[in-house]
Amino acid sequence: MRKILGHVFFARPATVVAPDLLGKFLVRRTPDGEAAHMITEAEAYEGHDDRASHASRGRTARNAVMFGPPGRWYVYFVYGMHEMLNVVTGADGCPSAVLLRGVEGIVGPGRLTKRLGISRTENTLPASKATGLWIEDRGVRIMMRQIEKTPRVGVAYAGEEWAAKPWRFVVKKVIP
DNA sequence: ACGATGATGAAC
DNA sequence: TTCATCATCGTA
Repeated sequence: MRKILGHVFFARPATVVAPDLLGKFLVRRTPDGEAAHMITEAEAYEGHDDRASHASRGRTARNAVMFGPPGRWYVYFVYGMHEMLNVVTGADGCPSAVLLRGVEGIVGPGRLTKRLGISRTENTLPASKATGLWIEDRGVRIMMRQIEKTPRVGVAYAGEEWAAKPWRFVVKKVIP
């Protein structure tokens, strides 16, 4: 079972898409070949009300893709050295996105993009096979009870209410 | 605990 | 045009 995720999957609220992305595979194709990585950690950033979201301060050159159709990549540069990979979610015009924070064997959003060779070059491109970066359902099912929900990382500036939202989703470690 | 390192956005 | 800040990471 191998299905490339498209518009229908991403055209839902970020808080719904984020946990649903756990167990899906981020697939990267480069001249060196193709590699699939199971997503293990994701964070939701909702529309303009979410003070932790880049979209909360309105549309700018950087976040413009968030205001467009779902299923496109939003890649931005932060702290002078890290590229962050997000996928745009929700209806066209409703700015929201999911930050991919980790895959199997790679923990941390900055490490993820570095290891897969992802940069702002991918910003605004659709998540599809044609762009060399897409997401597949390969039949792995993650139960709700396997998902840990925590507040998002590094968003204290957003204020108590928004910083506390349990919108970070992580696949729990399986105890052997 | 802290410095790296540069784009971003808001203030001036 | 300046300046504080930043959805982080590696080294200590």
